Amino acid sequence: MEIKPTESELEILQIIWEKGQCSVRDVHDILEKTKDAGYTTTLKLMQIMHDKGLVERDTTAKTHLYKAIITREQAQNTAVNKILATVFNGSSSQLIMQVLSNQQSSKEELDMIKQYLNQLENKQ
Amino acid sequence: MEIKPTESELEILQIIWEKGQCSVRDVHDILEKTKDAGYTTTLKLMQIMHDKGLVERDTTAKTHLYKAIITREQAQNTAVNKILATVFNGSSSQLIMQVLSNQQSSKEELDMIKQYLNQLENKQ
DNA sequence: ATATTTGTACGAAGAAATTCGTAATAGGAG
DNA sequence: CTCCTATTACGAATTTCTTCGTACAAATAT
Repeated sequence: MEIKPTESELEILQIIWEKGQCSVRDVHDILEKTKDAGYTTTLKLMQIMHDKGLVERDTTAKTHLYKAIITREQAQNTAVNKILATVFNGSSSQLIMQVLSNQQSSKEELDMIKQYLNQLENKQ
Repeated sequence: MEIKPTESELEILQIIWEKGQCSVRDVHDILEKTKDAGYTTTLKLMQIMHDKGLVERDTTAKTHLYKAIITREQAQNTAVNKILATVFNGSSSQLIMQVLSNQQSSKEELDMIKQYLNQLENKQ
């Protein structure tokens, strides 16, 4: 079974992950800040996401509440694998160095990563 | 100006980057190994990519030769930024750790990354 | 020189994703 | 109870991406 949220679906999932549980209104209010779309567009998208099994919803009250079914980790995994395959030729170290060179990370972040690397090496 | 190759366009770019310069036939022969699509489909895609300015071509000979205009680095950049925004909430260290945990990298790769990290820390 | 193969051009069908308008309904305010 | 607003449902238009068939031109083989 494939999990492949579209671009817009990911924007919405992002918000749902953040808040844990959302009405369409919640999502739309946040979405509107960065994007220009009507309320029913957001509604429709979330209904489609429900049909696809990306989210579940509680329809007890008039205002339905949506929760994510797929986890952020799953989506991250899919996304990483995709770009590894399509633009990084499968090389994860290249991907990592790209990220490091492009975003300037704080010393703390770099240390955290180094620590993680050491852990990995010890395991081997 | 936005550079945003589609999924199929990236598959083709991947091949062109690899070989430097390609005829439609070159690309299609490689594509065919992993994908099931007709020759004219590949042709059309490459023509569209030309219209979009993703590739340039030499039409001197009957068989046209295509070269990439956008670099692999640009595409990598765009791709990384996109997933940082859509699934990693902007956290590049999280992205890196995801990659590290999912692919098992060789000791050599890990060392290379560590070295790179040290370089970065020294620069700061 | 003619037939065959190999290539480009391009319109259009098909599929997937996005957007929106309209209708129906539920719940709250007066 | 009646009106107003917020919400869902849903069909349909639009847009973008993908796929392919057909026509025609160039090169090659017989």
